[in-house]
Amino acid sequence: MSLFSRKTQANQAVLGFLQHTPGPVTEASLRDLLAKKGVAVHKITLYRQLQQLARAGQVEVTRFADGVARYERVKAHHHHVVCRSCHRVEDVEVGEHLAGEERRVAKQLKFGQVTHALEFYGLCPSCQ
Amino acid sequence: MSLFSRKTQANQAVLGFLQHTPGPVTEASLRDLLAKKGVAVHKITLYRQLQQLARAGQVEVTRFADGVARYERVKAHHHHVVCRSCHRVEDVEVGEHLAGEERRVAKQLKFGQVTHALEFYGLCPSCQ
DNA sequence: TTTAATGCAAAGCCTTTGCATTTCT
DNA sequence: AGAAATGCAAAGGCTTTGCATTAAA
Repeated sequence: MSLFSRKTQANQAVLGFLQHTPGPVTEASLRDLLAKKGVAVHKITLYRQLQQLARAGQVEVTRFADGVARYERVKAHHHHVVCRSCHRVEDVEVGEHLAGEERRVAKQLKFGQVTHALEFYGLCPSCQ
Repeated sequence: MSLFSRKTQANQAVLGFLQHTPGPVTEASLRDLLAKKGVAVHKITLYRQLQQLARAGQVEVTRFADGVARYERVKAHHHHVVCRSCHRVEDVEVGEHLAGEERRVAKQLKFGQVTHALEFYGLCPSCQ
């Protein structure tokens, strides 16, 4: 894999599309969504684009309990709510800041460069 | 799969062993650890035991960024620190309480039965 | 033209399933 | 005996890789 990206159809489409998704999406759903917009991207090409974007720091990869990778454009630190039933994922703004806890963890367990991930789980409106 | 568990060698060994692990373990490492103790459990048997224990609510399944399932006996609500390099996982006690945030999320996004998962990521002592 | 991106087939890894056999109760 | 647990082989789902081909720079 190379160090820079060419502005190919896939590359542009993926980044452009992730710009407008409200939360992390799987490769499958992203490809579906692109297809509906008339952009046919091959599954493997998509994986490679996402991988590359992730490596370039433009996209972040997360996994929830179902073990499927989800991709999201990098933005300000934030959190998610995941539906326990349909696995829908939404972004959520949380006022809490855990910087203090991070420092405590670092000090106490001698871990370096500590960051955190906070996820909420529940039942979305249509699943309850 | 049945509704209750028989006290087989595997069942006892798995639960007994998880009692003493300091954090969630993968199927592979658990099997390794068991083997070192002289308990040979078949890979598939182990998966089934863990699945059953999870269903029975005695074991909890989590996945971090690497997408591999990790199993841990159910205990009081707590959190983890995951090493970004070697993926070692340790339990961590956090003073914070996110109950208020859970309520806010529930109200704001109309999600029901909201819980949370908080993970810390960093570099463990041997990886920094 | 030089190097990256793509498509296809195939492989890899983790996890689950079907089925016959063994082992608890 | 009856029901659950086990072992093996095989399948499944998601993701990655090898290689020849196409397209961007």
